[in-house]
Amino acid sequence: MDRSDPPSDPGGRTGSGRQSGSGPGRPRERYHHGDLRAALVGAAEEILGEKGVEGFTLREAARRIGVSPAAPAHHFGDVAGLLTEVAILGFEELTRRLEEGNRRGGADPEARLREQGVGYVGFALAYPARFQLMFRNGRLRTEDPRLKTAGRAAFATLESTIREITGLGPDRPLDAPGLAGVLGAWSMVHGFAQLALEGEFDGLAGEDGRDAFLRSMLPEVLALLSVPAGRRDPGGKGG
Amino acid sequence: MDRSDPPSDPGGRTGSGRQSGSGPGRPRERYHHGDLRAALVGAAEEILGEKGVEGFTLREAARRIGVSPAAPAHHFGDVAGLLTEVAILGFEELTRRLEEGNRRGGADPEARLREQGVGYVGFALAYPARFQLMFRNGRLRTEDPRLKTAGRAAFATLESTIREITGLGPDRPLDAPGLAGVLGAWSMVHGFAQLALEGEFDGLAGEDGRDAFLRSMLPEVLALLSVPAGRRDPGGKGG
DNA sequence: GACGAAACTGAACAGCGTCAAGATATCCGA
DNA sequence: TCGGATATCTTGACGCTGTTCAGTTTCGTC
Repeated sequence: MDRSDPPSDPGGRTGSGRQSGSGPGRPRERYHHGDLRAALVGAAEEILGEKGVEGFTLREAARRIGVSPAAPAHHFGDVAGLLTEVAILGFEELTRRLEEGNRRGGADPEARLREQGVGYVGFALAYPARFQLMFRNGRLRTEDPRLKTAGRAAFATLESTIREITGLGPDRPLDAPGLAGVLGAWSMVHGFAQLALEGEFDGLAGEDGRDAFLRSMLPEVLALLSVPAGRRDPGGKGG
Repeated sequence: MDRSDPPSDPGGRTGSGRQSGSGPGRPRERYHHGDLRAALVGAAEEILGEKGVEGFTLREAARRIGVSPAAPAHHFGDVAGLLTEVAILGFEELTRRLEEGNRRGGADPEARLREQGVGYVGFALAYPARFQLMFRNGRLRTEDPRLKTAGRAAFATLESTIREITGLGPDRPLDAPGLAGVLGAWSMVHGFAQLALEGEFDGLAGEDGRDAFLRSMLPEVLALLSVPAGRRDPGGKGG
């Protein structure tokens, strides 16, 4: 049902305008696609959404755009190159959601941290395969500088909030408690997202459906994380 | 360099004893392997250890034992069948480590929970690919009853400790706080393990090496998890 | 309008998982 | 001790995959 159009071209081919690709999925009309790079990324995201990370193939991405299986190599080198591009976009979206959570959290840094957690898991549930891809380094070019930058940006959003909570300034290097705070918060939300996406919580959900269960459970889980506050409140709890 | 022996058999073939396979890696000498099933599992674990989950192929497993690529099908059906077997053994080992941590923790249930976390991450670091395989349901037969049982056993170990901490009996159904406790603890250790294995913490490690960093960081991270204790100690901390 | 560069094709290759049919060993009853 | 039933493994093939390479088509620019 996907093979809608045979390669024959019934008089199309305008040849003047640059109305090249109007979204992935439509077979090609011209020899030069016009924006194959973007179209491939779109097709990849589409396939990931339908079939998951394991189900993605480079050839199918090319097929959906109506392009030869060798075409992607010119833009991405190999399959890892294309997937890395998708992962970069994913990290950018993730960072956006974290910052959004940061705003939602208001003045209290601990509330901001929790809302970042909601943003993190929200992203994972909204784009499951993309999220899993982002942390499946076996299929990515981990040395890609853009990927590194995008990943670090997400990390930095979390880190700055931890710095506020622990009373560490924005400049001093992360000390052990600060590091533990970042790693702990990250681990918790990441593990929650990962386990949820793999269906490990499925047996526990009630009648309201999986997503309702997860969204109701998440705040309770996040509440278990207690990053010790720095000495803004003299005489506060010490340990 | 693996094709050490051509199919010709220079007078071997004892024919009486059952000294079949002495570990994976040695090419086959007889038409019937003797214990192909176990040998395949061994080879699979070997390959997983060397090349990770993405690098595993069924044909290579067969090749290492000196058996045709179609042979595994008779014992496991398909590749997911073999990997499921490996995952089952992984869950059993994981459960063992959790119970071991439980013993290490002594009388205090919170200490037992922490030690289970150490066991969980310890298993992941000891068998990285096996651990990742166990939670990569795209490559497993998730409906396999033995896999389900093995997974539930690990979960149950964690759950019983949470029941103790929250003061819930061993029989009553998990209430919301208990559920949050299980999910939170699981999420945290799982996320930590997963992120560590994917190398996401690599930039943060000091000079002592990755493993030393992780093992020193883990207790600090686990300390951030505070599952509210049930009312065993009247007047105790409320939150 | 010609020409260099960029984009894309077509055919090929080795490797993959899996299937059907045939070969071989083991088991078990006569 | 033999012989057939049965479990085990092989052979050969299929369609799929990612990738390479030589060739074709188009674009951009003189």
